[in-house]
Amino acid sequence: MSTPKLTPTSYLVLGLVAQHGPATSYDLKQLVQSSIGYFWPFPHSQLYAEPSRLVEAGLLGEVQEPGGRRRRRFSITAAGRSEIRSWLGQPARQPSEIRDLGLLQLFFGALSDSSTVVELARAQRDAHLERRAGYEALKEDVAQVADAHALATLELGLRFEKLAIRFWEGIVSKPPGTPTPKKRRGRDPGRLPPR
Amino acid sequence: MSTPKLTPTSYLVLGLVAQHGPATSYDLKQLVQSSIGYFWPFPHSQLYAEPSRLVEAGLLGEVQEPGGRRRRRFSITAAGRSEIRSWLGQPARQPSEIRDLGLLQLFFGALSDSSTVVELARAQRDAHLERRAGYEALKEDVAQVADAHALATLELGLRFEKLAIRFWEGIVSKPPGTPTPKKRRGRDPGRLPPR
DNA sequence: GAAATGATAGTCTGTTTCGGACGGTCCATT
DNA sequence: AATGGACCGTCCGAAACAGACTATCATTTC
Repeated sequence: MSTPKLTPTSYLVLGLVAQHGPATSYDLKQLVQSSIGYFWPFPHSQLYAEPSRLVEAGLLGEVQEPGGRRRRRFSITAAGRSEIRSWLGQPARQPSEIRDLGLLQLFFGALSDSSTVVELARAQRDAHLERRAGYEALKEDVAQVADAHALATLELGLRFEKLAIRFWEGIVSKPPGTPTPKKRRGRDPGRLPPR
Repeated sequence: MSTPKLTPTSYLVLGLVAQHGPATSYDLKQLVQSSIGYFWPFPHSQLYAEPSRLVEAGLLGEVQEPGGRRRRRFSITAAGRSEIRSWLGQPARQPSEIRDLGLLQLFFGALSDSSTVVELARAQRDAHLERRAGYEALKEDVAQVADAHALATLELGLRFEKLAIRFWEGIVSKPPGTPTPKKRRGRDPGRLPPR
């Protein structure tokens, strides 16, 4: 029962089982894939490994079916429910992480030329457009079914995509390093941008 | 010279060395901490381990000082420069990841009561307010020094923080599960919200 | 009703990542 | 030259990770 520090994955599993009711690892995998997994990917191998640890810790119960696939179905225990509620009562301190390869590429934009950066920006913009469309479809689909909190997280995702689209669009139209077009009254006598 | 698949960390190191000039792992650590590391934390142990691999692959050169701390100073090779430029020319496909514990907690909001969710939202809002302030200070500080691309990434971070602040503020004022106050023309004769 | 097929479900393993403990080195002060 | 604190680097156990692999089940085909 001495709980050996729980990870985000632990709380994910605990929470899903608490919320959804008894579930197999495969169920968890499905649940994750269609919700939080959009922002924060949890590899399925973890969703098979983690419940074992939680059973060990007394936070989940386990019933294995005797034949066939020998599925293990996990359910929350009183200790488990108490653990997750306690966690929910202590707002996380860690700052958000945004892991975005495109952003990393932009960061090094000075190493390539401005046309490459524009190409990157277009590609990113398009990718985020697609993603936004996906989220919007999802939102329509599940608006009736999913619970309000899941919808709220989706809403953040959606807003992020919109932000990203605007951001990259901005890069397309004015790549970093381009001189800021100050509002000017007079005429600029044909000075070309450097580089 | 057969390049064994490079990771984001590889490109980070490659890019930093290419951009900044010859650098020790400690330098890299500092550079990361004051820029991209705000969104995407790279543990310092990686910044010591990764350059060795890149030297192995012929993408970095290495000069170790003989005495004292025996610092190893890494510099980009022609192959390294070519590698990173080629990477920059191929816009990343992977979608952004947003890893946010607060968001995970919100996702499970249904497991606690609405006052706990509001508490969470306030805490998150405040955390993001702090972060925004930090970014804004940073922006002022380095606007002259840093290159335009680094500034652009900072700008995205800043916009994200603003988004997050608005989002969590919204949760505070209307926690998920609260009935939507539809815009209505007529007068509602004193019906109280359910719950 | 056996075989083939494809979707479903779970296990396993070799790497890599991660966080942080630990131990040196250097510098300023006394 | 001793002390203390900042600077710098290595190391290690634990966890995360990707993905190959195996097994089960449902459906179609002959």
